[in-house]
Amino acid sequence: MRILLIEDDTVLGAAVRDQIAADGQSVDWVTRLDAAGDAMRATAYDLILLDLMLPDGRGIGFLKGLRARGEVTPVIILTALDQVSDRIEGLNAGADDYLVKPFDLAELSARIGSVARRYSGNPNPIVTHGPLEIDLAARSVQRDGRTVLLTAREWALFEAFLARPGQLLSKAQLEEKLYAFDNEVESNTIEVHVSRLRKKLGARVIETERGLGYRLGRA
Amino acid sequence: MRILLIEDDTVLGAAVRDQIAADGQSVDWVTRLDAAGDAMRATAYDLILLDLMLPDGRGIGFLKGLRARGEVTPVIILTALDQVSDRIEGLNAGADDYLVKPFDLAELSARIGSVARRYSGNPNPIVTHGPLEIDLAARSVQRDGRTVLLTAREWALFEAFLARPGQLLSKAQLEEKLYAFDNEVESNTIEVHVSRLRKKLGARVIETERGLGYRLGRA
DNA sequence: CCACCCGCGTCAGCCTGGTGTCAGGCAGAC
DNA sequence: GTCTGCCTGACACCAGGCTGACGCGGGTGG
Repeated sequence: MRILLIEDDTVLGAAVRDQIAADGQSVDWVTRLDAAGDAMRATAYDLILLDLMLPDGRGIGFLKGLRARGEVTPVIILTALDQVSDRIEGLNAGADDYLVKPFDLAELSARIGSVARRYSGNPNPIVTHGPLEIDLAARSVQRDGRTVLLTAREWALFEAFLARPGQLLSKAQLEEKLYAFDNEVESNTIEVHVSRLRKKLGARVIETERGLGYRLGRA
Repeated sequence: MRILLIEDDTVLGAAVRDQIAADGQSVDWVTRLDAAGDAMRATAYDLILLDLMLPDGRGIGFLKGLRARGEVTPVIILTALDQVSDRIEGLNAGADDYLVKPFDLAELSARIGSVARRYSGNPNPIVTHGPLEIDLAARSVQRDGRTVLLTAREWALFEAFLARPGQLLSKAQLEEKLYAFDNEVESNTIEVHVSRLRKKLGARVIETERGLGYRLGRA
């Protein structure tokens, strides 16, 4: 996903850029509206992060201009706390979301994910479960906006839970699901994989029902 | 649908509660944030109605805390007309909607319906028995809407009663059901488990028939 | 062809919570 | 009252679950 960051504060800008990069997205960072215009002519962005106070004009006008030209690229506004009217005006002008400075970078990731999902061409269906966002088709899981890499076994196990959310699954059922007929297994493998899944996805994702089995926890 | 109402104004709170009840939903009403936290730990709510000014803190912080923990339960904020910045901050903190006081109760119903519709899934068949809602497939029991956790033995016992509602079951029969053949038991185990079940599900669920046994009480 | 890494199954030791047992108290039957 | 059966708080034990560690094996890169 290509993101255009328009922000003149160098400290904040760098932080945002690094955060997005860490999330595995690519960012172009400009500090002026005219540079933003140039960048947009050169590249089709999937998302724009827009500061409202910039050296060469107010972001609101820029946003209005975009929308007037029929540009639908989602825009998230970055504003200072006291600019209440700006935020309202921003939403009216066609922004998709806003973040109040100072904001948590994890929250930024989440918003980006959420806005992007709403607009991406034909998105894979995403299942969200608490802090997790699961793309079944792509076999990928995000936790707090960060991609978590699951191994084959871990994914198979997780999938079994997702297929029946909230339902109790015995270890026997799970083994059956993971080891079709052939190579049986005779140890606490399931326990171990559950443990590894919890480590990656968070302890609360899978609940233990003593003597009965496991279940996907409530979101 | 289970709704948690967090509102310290007793007049408004009662009105909202009655309105929701009239819509056929169930409500838990608390007046403080710490009580809200307790309630949420005990029950999985489908929707939260949150007042922003409360005796033990501001609702915004509470909401932010929820979202930070990855809690996705939809939240509708209730605010006074003049607290514009609160509303914005609320949406920013992850609220799904807001209502300005004083609001029309019919509008409240409408908003609840709309938010609920967005989040509804497809649940398992539920057996209700008095204040209890039993999801046999998921092995879960709700009492007055609160999820009750049963241990393996407790569930087995309860299941025995559910299989023959209203029928008298002697302790011998129950023991047989709980301890297949092997490891017999020679104390008042059944009595103890019945006692534990009553504690969790309510005293009236299981009736004692002196000298004969137990039976599932009338709803 | 070797060196390395990574996924996975196995094991062992620790820890937790469910369970059986008991004792003292309560309540119903007569 | 007395007797009997039931209730329930307390407690200790241990099956069951958790998890760090290890080694095998297959895959990858040099």
